[in-house]
Amino acid sequence: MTSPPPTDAELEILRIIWTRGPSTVREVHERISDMKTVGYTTVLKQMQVMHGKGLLARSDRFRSHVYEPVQSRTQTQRQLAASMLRQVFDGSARQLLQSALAGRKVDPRELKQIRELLDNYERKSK
Amino acid sequence: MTSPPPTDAELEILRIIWTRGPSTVREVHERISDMKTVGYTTVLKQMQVMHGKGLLARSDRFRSHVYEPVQSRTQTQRQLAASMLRQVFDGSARQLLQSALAGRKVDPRELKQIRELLDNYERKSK
DNA sequence: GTTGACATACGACAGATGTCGTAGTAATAC
DNA sequence: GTATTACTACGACATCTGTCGTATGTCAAC
Repeated sequence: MTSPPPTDAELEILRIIWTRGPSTVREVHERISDMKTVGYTTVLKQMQVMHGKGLLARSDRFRSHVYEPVQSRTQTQRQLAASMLRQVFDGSARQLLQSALAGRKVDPRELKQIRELLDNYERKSK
Repeated sequence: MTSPPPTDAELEILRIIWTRGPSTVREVHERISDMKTVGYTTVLKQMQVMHGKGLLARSDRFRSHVYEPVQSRTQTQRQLAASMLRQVFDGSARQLLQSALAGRKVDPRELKQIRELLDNYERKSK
């Protein structure tokens, strides 16, 4: 029932739609063009493929198709995090976090947020 | 200078070598065979490709080649965590952890370990 | 109603991935 | 030394990814 994991290029497109909301190919292409040079039809085709895979739904009620994710951003994030947890970190969330924090200066506010997250978990599991 | 990110099949092989230490193709194949059915030459070829990519080093001083990772497990973990953090979680370690913990019963001991990890970070950044 | 501008559909192609068969080479065991 | 076994090398193939060109459709404006 779940969609296949998105590829890297597909993630780039998803990220844009996550922040913009439902978007046309043109809109996505414009955003991507800010980053790198890529043909319009390349993005078009990618989004068509994503539609075929069940990653994107589309409405053709308008002149241009409007695409939006089938799964929520949160669902996709969980799916990818779970997969990486299993494949790379042997199920250890601590190791995953440690690797994510390694080698960058960490914002103290973010640490605080993480603590609050843990508080919630402990309260819930009480 | 860093190796390309390993594919899924390559990660499966890396995981085995991470736990076993330097290994021959046969040894890796045996481990994988516990999980699923796959030809010996498939694993052989995959490890040869990994060697070509710079993911595995090999010593042919013995009858059978012995393979070991070029990058340490920790390096690879950081590389992959950083990439996912950027591509999927917009740089937010909190969201990453939240997604990793979601939908599974969390061992209180693991929570404690994570807290200690945070303690270390706060002490260091004092 | 012809011309542009803008959309989609689709075929093609190079490179990577995962899978395996076959061929050849080296040690081992009679 | 010949047969068996255990390796490696390598070619082949289907599928997927990322990239694009070309064809075709449609709407608006003249």
